[in-house]
This record gives sequence, C-alpha cells and structure tokens, in this order.
Amino acid sequence: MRFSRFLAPTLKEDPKEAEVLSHRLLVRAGFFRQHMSGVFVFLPLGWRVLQKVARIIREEMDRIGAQEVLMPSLTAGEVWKATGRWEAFGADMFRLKDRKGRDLALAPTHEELMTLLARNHFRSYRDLPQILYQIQTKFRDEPRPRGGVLRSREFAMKDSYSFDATWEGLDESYALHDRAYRRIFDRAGLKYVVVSASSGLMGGSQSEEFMVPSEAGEDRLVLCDACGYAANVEVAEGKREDHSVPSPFQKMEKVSTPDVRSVEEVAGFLNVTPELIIKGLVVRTPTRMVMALVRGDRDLAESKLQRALGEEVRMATPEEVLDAFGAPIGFVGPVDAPPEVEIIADLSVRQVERGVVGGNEEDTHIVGVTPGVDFPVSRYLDLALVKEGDRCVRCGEPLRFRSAIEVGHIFKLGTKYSEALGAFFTDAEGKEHPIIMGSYGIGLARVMAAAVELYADEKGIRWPLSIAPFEAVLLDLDPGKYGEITRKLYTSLQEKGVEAIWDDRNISAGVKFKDADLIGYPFRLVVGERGMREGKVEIQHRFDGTSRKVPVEEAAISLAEWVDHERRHFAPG
RNA sequence: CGGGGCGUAGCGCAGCCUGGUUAGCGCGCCUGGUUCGGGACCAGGAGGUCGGCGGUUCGAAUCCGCCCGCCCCGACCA
Repeated sequence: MRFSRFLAPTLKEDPKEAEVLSHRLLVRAGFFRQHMSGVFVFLPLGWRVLQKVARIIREEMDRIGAQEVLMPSLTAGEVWKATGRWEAFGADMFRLKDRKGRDLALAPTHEELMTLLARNHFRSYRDLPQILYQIQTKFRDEPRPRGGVLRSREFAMKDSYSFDATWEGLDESYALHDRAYRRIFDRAGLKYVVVSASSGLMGGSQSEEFMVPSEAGEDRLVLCDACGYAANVEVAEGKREDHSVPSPFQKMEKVSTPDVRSVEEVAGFLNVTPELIIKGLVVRTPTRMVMALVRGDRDLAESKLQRALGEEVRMATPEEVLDAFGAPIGFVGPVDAPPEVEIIADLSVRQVERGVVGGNEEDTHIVGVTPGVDFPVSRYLDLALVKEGDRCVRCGEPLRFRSAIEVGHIFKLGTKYSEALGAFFTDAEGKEHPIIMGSYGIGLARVMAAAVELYADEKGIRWPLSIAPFEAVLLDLDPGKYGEITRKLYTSLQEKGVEAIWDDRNISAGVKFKDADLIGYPFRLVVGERGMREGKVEIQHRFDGTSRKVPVEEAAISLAEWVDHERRHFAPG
C-alpha cells in the first residue's frame, strides 16, 4: 500500500471531543472518526486493527471447537418479550417498528436468538455440547457513551454461547473459554487481570471479567498484591477493620432534622461520625420490597444484595418509598417499618449501638437506636462495597484499587434462557431438560483502545505487532531520488510476507517521521540520503527505539527476520 | 435524568461581556518557486447558512427565548 493513496487523515491537534488518551490518539492518527455520540466511522487503519483482533479471536475460538455464525441485528420484538427483556432493557434498547407497525429491536446482545437456534436444532443429548459464536455489531442506547470507542452505542463484539447437557459440561465449556480468552489477549499483546465478577441472578453461577488496568477504564478492581486475589468492586470481599464508635445518645428519641437527608448532612447536623448512622436503602425485587441497612461509612453493593435475595434488584423509586413508608427517601428507617418489608443488614450495622436511623416521617430521625433491640434485623450479611483500608479476605494484606477496561467477560448462564424460550433436549432416558448455557463476550474496539492506553508514549501509539495496522512502514525520504530503490524494497518485503506500507508522499521528512510515530507501526525502515551515502538504510523498532543500519541489499531480509522474531512473542500457544 | 462546559472555514481556536464597515488567526487545501533525515520557507489563492428557529433593534456571531448537537462529572449500566 502506498501511503499517498491511503486514507489516513492524521491531525496535528487533539480533536476537541476526545478526552481520554486512546481516543485522542486514535482520532489524531486517523484510525476512526466520530459520526455522532457513541457511533464511529472506522477508517482503513482502524478497520485493519479490528480485523486483526477478529482474526486472532476466530483462530482461538475455532481452536476450542466453536462454530462461527452470523445473527441478524434487526430482531423481532417478541423474542425479547418472551424473556422479559423487552422491559428489562428499557431505554437501553434501540427499538423501531416496521411498516406494518410490528415491534422490532436492534439487538443489544444475542442470548435470545442463539437460544432459539438451539431450540430448533439441538434436540438430543447427542447434539450436545455445542459452542456457537459470532462477531457482530451490537446496539445499546447507552445513557452516556464515553471514552471514544470504550463505551459506544454501536460496537463490534465477539459473543459466544455454549450449550451443554450437564452442569459439568458447562464447567468444561466455561474452562475452554477461559483458556481461549487468555490466549486471545496474550496474542493481542494485552496486560490483563482476570477478576471475579457479578454473575447477576443465575444462582451459583460463575463469572469472570478480563480487565486491562488503565485510568481510562470505567470499572474498579480490587487487587491483592500478596496473594493475587482480584475482583470487581461490585462483588469484592474484604476483611473489615470496622470498630464501633461510642454514642452520645442515652435513650431512643425522635429528633427534628429539617431537610437533613444524606449521611453527611445527618452527621454534620447531629455532630456525630458516619459510623453511628444506619442508612436504610429501599430496593424492589419483582416480588417484594426489602430494606437494606448499611452503616453510614459504607456503600451498598447491589450485586451482593441481589445474590443474597436471589432475585433481580433495583432501587425503589421515591414514589414507591413514599407509598410504603409514608416518608420520603432520606428519612426512612427500620424502626416501625412496614411489616411486609424484610429488613436485612450489612455486617457493619451490627457494630452500631445507640445510633441514628431515619424516622419514617419527613424531617425526622431517631437517635439512640440499637439494631436487634429497637428494630428487628432478619439477617446480617456482607452487603457493602469494599473500601480503602479493608484487607484481603484470603491473606489479610492490604487491598489495592485500580481502574480497568473490561475487554472480555465469561459467565455461566444456566437455564434461564433455555427455559424461557423452551430450548429442551432429550436425555438418554427420553426425558426433557433445559439446555444449560454459558455466554462469553469480547469487545473488539476495547481491545484496540486498551492496547493504545497500555503502550502509547509521548510520540504516539505503539502497537503490539499482532494487532498493528501494518507491521512496518517504509519511509521514502526522497521519492525523486530513491523511489525506485524503495519500491523494490517494498516489493521484496511483500514477497517475504511482511505487511508494510510505503510512505511515498512528496513532503518533508519531518512529517513522515511524526506520522509514523503517531500511527505506531512496530517497525520503520528509512531510505534517505544520510544512509544511502553509504548504501545503507535504517531499521528501527518503535517500541524500544532500537535500530540498525543495514546495506540496502540486505534490508528486506533483515527486516523480515526481525519481524519474524517479534511475531513469536505473540504466537499462539 | 441532575450539574457544568462548548457549538464561528476540513481541523484547532479568537471575536461575543460593552451590537455598527469586506468576521479574524494557526494548521490543512490549491498555484508557482526555493527546500529536502524530525510537523520547512517565500509569494499568491480558494474556502463561512457564525448549530437551528423565533424575538429585540435602524442594525445581531454579539442581547433575549425556545430547540438541536457535542464533551465532562454524577446517576444508570447481564
């Protein structure tokens, strides 16, 4: 490819819509452009990277016996209604109607369609296990797209689904994916950690996320450097250093707290520390209302509560709270709560004596209350988010917190979708059972952005060889004089299987160097006056800057060998 | 959805507060010339519904109202 004929519009200045490093660099270097909020046009460079990532994924998915298919993006509303996700997805799902007025959706994911496929074709235990996957565009109307391609509304995703007859089979399919994912991310050159994650509702299910530590990431990780414990904050456990705090309140009494709602406000108003305050969070499940209590210095971990309740959980709306408690959010509490509302508390609450709770009356709190004495608690569980200062549950060492980009997620679905959509198989005894499923995703553009975040330097991007848009660039500094020599070099590199682009533009050398650094090709071969006086060209490695000068005749061979050597770092296995 | 910021040439910005000639600057683009190993120089040139609609005014990029879009923080997010 000649650069002069290649669409790679590089920019000298940062695009103003871009904040995070990878977004700025990828736009500046001409990999993609934004079309609208959360939607991108991938230019040749960006598309090449995506295809490289896709190729690695395909090879590794095929290696575990998965079969590639392609599902539609345009889907019938009924299938989502059948599993309840027509409602569950809410505004996150792009919806439309066809000319006959039929409900349609742009698929945000494909469990439903894959399950339907399984229902039609996997009828016997003899048909199982199976793994199907696709690389497909997903649509989610994110409330707030951000970080460029890190969270977008239309994005390419590899999603696979496993179908098993037994739970042991699911474990096996899950393990296959775990191994495949490690190989994929290793081959893509990423540094990542595998953390346990929220598995949602399908009780006992396992779920792990593949996370690339980066300030640009939206997820928070809890890590233990001593023993290797790693988890998403949503589910992380910690050893608490909680201690109880003496209370200034002698007896239980109502106090007027006009317009004092949050823990900070209450603490300030009553002149006590947050450790004396008990927060009451009201949540809804599909079947009931629950009040979760957490000590004022901690935050509720919704996914922990969800697991404890075994049902989908969401925060109750202000109206629902007012309805049930007769008091607005901010003043509700466990004392004289409606009897049908179960009161469940985080461990930290047990430490509170003569503390403060909401009064279930506007502008009122109750002080001097003790859990278990002044109000009932049906059970004490770990329901709080781990916080700074907590220690590792396994080894007791201090925990570390980090932001990260979620590039992959694997988890055991169970039978939720197969039951809802009637995907049953017949066992050896002729009995029917729901197919046991797993679901596994990788965000292709996130892999791209994560690599940029990981390795970029002040000059620009530094691609891992395996996902670079081109392996090498040939800088022809004087096309008039050395054009023919460079052309030959280029041809010979092609013959040797090195994927190169030839910068033949008739512009000053500085621009070519800057662009090459910005775009981040792993190797750069320079043909210019300085070297050619001695009949030599320069080959430089972008990553560490090492370079060699070699005679022109040996240049192609030498580069090809170097590239080949480098490829082994990213080789499968 | 709450809070904040922004919208002026392909890109990045100034001008707006305090209304008044042909709306500027840098980059990029075009033509000619000189350069040629780290974002060259000189000369000439093209390119604008000042996000949209409405209002105030003799006069609006500038003031007022509504709307749209984009970004950031938060909320939200198998």
